[in-house]
Amino acid sequence: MARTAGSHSDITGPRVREAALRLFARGGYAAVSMRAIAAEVGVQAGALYNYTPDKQTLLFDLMEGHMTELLAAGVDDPALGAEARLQAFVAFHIRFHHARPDAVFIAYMELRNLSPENFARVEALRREYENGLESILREGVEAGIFRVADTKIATLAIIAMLTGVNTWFRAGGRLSIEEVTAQYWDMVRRAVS
Amino acid sequence: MARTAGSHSDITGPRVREAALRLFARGGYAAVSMRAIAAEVGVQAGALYNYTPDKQTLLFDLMEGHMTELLAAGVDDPALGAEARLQAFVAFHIRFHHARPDAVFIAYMELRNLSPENFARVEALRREYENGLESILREGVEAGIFRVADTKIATLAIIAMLTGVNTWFRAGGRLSIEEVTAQYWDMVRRAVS
DNA sequence: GTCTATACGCCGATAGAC
DNA sequence: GTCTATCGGCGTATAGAC
Repeated sequence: MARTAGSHSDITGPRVREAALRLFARGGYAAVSMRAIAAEVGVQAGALYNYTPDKQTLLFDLMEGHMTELLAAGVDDPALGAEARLQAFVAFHIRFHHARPDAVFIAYMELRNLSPENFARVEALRREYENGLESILREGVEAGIFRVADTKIATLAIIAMLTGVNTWFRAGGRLSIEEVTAQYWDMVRRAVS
Repeated sequence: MARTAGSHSDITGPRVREAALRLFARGGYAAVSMRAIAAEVGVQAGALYNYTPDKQTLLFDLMEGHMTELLAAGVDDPALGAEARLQAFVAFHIRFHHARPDAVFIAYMELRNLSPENFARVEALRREYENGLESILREGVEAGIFRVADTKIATLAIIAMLTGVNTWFRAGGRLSIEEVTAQYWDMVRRAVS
């Protein structure tokens, strides 16, 4: 397809999102200017508005994209037993979040900078993800494999615990991500058994 | 003690910190202006500088004050057994954090807005708090009461799980904070037993 | 699609009167 | 201790040339 000279829409768009993701994660949405994002990409500030109508939409697109990816990448197999499903969930959650620390950070820290409408849409996606875990716990309880007083609370407790890995784990430290995953699985398994 | 007319140092100072705490928690440090804080207090922006040398120090004082309170309020009694100490820690952590959601929110979300020196000081206080929990877990492991592969990881996992209560718990909901505490204690106890 | 230039406003912080 | 006034700078977003 013919293109006007100087046209880079197909490559600049992703680069804008990557730069915004990195800078928002490092400095926070409110503290990062459109000029700073443009400088990171290597264009002038005005050019960004070819790729997003405004800064708010740029933030929302990053968060919605992250949550959509998270839901699409889910590994749950209802044909397995509840314990195997739970173990797969723990491993998946840690691995997925470990692979994209910037997006995870933004998804948790910048919720308050979303407009009410955008906040509601992101929250709906988060609830959908939580429901996936809760259905596993509920199946385990019904099968008599798990003992959990309240599956909703256990869901939130487990997700908070697992996501917390991102706040302290650094590659090259005392433990590998696989060892950490094994230990978290051990704690989760015992907490619901 | 005689005072100049218009002098309100003893009352305005706390009100500045309260307003900053509330506004930082709601909108984020970077998005809240000194003018907005002044308006909340009912003074002009310039008057704030009688109570803090700059905005950064105001943030630091809030975070350091919160962490110092947290450490001073600790209820640990080494004379008790490890399980009783752990149960007391869980109840204390949930109660203390539940009582000051704004300070907790700021302490977690605004770390990146601290200068490197201030960040190091707040982090040292946080590590001190974590060490309190880890010593409980270590005693329990040595006494053969707890079974934990790595006390440092278990410490971080438990704190993340407990602090997570603040992100979803709302008074007047389905469960009271006491019922929630009982369920978290049940999960923590089993995770380390 | 990107550039330069700019409109318009708020930012943190300070000076000096009262 | 608080006020008013102000400095110099940076914020988002847009207009119009190329």
